[in-house]
Amino acid sequence: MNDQSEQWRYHHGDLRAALLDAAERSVRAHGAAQLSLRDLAREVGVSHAAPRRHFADRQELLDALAEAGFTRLGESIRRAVEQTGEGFAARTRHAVSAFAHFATENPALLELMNSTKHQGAPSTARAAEAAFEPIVELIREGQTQNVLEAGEPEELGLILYATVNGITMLVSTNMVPAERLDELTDTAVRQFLRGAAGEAHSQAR
Amino acid sequence: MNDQSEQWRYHHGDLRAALLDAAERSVRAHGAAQLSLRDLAREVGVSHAAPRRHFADRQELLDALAEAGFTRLGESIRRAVEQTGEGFAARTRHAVSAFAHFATENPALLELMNSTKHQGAPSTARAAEAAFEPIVELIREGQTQNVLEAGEPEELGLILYATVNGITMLVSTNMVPAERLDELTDTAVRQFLRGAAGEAHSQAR
DNA sequence: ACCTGAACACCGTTCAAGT
DNA sequence: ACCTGAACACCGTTCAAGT
Repeated sequence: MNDQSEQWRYHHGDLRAALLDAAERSVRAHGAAQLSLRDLAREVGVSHAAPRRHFADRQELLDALAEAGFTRLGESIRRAVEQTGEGFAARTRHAVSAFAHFATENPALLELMNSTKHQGAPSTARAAEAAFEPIVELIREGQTQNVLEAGEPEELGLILYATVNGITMLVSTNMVPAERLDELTDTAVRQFLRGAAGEAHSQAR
Repeated sequence: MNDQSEQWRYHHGDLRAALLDAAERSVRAHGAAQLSLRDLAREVGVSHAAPRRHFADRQELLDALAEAGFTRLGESIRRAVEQTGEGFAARTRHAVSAFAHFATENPALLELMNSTKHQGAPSTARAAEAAFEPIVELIREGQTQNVLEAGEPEELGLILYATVNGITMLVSTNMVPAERLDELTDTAVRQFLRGAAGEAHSQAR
């Protein structure tokens, strides 16, 4: 009993966090499809029925994992925007780069986040919205500076988000080698800024 | 024995096709994660070990399904391009629309096609390449007409492909309502054509 | 060549019972 | 409140055996 104390302290009162931690490693290593609740329980040192107290079923755990993923993604994007002060184009490039590298460094997690299944999980949907927020704010900034055309900032934000997400998928599915990630996102951002340019800039050409 | 003859005729010598057919319906209805080989065997009227003759394991069947999906997607895009003769912008809009609607009408299939797992399946990768071909040809056409800037057509094609794929994912994950699909792809195409415009057009503005 | 039936080692989920 | 252990109804995969 004494030599198990470390394991006990780890999940005592925090089995939920311990399970999420083990689940994240499992998803990273083998993908969400291979994740086994019984495996996680074993790894954490608890009976196979214990997770039930914290997650009603397998999907609920996957939803929680996706939610955490969106939260981290949003933080990563927000950090990138805040730490860049050299003008709108550079801020956009850094935000996109943060997104793209987070996605390609966590391909299985992003597959889970992009999965159809967590449609019904409201907290996951909220986390996804929150991750998207810094991008909308960035677009708004570009519109204020008249670098981007006027209009609904959400629309432009969605297109930028979709483009970057799509590019990372090309890499994660091996349709494109990882070495081309930066080249593709740079071209995409450059064209986005041109295609959505405000009057002042598109006339200055 | 006689009243089973229809079922027999259906898969006799073509169990593979019968399984793929049932699998496609199952994926469409419940997603690839829920697909069960034993279920398919039951539905087709064969023992649970019979599929083994045609698919080494579950993943091989999913790979074949993804491959068929890419083939149909490519055909759909190619048809859209060929049936439109009213200039490059319209051809691009139609190709993108065909892609977007195929994707949102078959969300579970696209999730499978975008899955990390079929990385190792060469025939699936070839089918994905083939589906991408009509888009590259379209870009080449735009460059020839100097509507698009010169350069590697594959690069522009990948960005367009990624953007549309990403937009359909926003819809399939319910981040955006399906009613906004056309609005988003139209805006995306318009901005793509502006952002990747050749000299002749960008100066004419 | 193609399929069957039993067997193996797993699953997720449920639930009475323990502390 | 939180966890256990047995039980249930499934899986995918393997393999000897049948035709």
